[in-house]
Amino acid sequence: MTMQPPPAHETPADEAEGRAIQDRLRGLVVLDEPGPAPGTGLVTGVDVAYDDEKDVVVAAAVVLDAETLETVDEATAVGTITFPYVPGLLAFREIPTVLEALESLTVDPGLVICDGYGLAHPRRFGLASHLGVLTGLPVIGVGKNPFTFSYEAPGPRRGDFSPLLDGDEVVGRALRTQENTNPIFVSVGHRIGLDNACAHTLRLARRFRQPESTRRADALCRQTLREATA
DNA sequence: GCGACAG
DNA sequence: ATCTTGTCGC
Repeated sequence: MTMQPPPAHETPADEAEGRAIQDRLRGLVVLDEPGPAPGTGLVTGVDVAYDDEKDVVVAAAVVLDAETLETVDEATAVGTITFPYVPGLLAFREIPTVLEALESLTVDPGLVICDGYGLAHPRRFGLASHLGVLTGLPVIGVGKNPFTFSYEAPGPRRGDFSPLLDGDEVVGRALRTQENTNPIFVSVGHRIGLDNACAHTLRLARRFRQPESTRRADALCRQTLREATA
């Protein structure tokens, strides 16, 4: 068996090229691995903050022990905005700086959890899938709203879930992480199954709606943006 | 043609 | 995403 080196990131010249790149890379997504067992190893939250006025983008990666949820490493990267926000093309805006942050870590990231979606995407190749293909790491996507997809409200208890649907096709899950709180939306990115992706997400969201990994990465990139922009 | 649209 | 601290309410 031959392992192909991961493709390098390319910034498209326009939206049409961006969609073409996604259609091409989509074939490299691996969906038949169960992924790391929940509660073991390391999990890395990734998030990005912007200052559109100054064209600055900051990415943060925070590594947690999956069992204790203690932070074991963190890194940030400051870059320049190279692509506008276009629904469906979010990855091109975030990935260059996110890759830099991940490469600055001193440990293997393990399972990566990012804002946004993986399979739940108009071309089935959202940020989480894209990041997975470029790094070779298992990645899951966790979003705060259903994007263009539909769902029925999951049951009221923590851990209840319902399918996230594009027509008849299941592209992810609406997962309730806290009672009396809106669900979050989990989809598979690369090298992990949906059951495991939800199990990891639930463990990481013991106390709040969003996974602890995302909350820490969010706080870190925001703080770094304030400092970089001041 | 119009509106909706992850972050 | 971002403007933005404490505050109202379940």
